[in-house]
Amino acid sequence: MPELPEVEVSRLGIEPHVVGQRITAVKVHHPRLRWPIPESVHKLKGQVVVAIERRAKYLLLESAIGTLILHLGMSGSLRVVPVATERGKHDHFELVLSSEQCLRLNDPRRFGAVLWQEPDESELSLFSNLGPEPLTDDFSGELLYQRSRSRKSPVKTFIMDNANVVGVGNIYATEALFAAGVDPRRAAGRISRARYQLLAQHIKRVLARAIQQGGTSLRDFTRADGKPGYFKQELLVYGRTGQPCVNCATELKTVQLGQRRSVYCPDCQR
DNA sequence: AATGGGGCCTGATAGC
DNA sequence: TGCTATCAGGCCCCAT
Repeated sequence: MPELPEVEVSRLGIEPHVVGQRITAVKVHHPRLRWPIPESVHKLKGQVVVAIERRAKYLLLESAIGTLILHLGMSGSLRVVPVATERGKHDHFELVLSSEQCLRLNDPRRFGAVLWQEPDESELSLFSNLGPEPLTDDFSGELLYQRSRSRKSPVKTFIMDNANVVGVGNIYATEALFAAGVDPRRAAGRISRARYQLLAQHIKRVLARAIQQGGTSLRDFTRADGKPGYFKQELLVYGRTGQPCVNCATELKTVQLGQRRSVYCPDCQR
């Protein structure tokens, strides 16, 4: 589910309910996510959440004594609900707040993660190889151009690699490549500077627009209040194999790149 | 160093 | 209706 926009929408959704609250209980219902949930997360009990940040697709709940790290994997979502609310089938982790509400992590496939970082701990290895945030000035077409020289993998695989730019998953990579008119199969190293500038621009635009629309809800994703995001209605190619291109009416095709399927217009994307 | 594939999981859907 | 196969938004790790 969650690519950068969905994670950011989650952050914005839970922030007003969680920041400033004291954690009155930490409940681990199913400790086996992508990695086992460490015992150290219980340190949060009694602490106040001072901020919620996002780095790539990780959410960082900061307290005076350390940071709780959340990742939503493929199927995770966060809800803020009254403590009395009955637990859902895949609610694996929760923080009970002094407001009598609680923050619950639901994740059917359990590809997500809950981790802990001490304040003085050196950066987690998870974060050490992350590229720039796409919505900041650290990310640019020039950077993509520089990093891609002599790379043979397809440009779609290249922009989905977190070392080059974070947060761009299958949906938004597919959409941005279409918007920029770039064939997803092309070797990353054989694309011009000008086209990377266009591509970077569209990556930024698509992500920002998706955040504005509350993210893309395919199956699992809902916002903190349980409502779906509306960006799905603006997807121009993702999930539309066999349908006509919105620009030229050519039939959209699918190709497998890496382990991911990619929809593209054979006419508009070159 | 770069690249490709496997694996972690459950659930929805398609096809028989 | 019920079975099986296929696919799904992420990302680490290993072999080549």
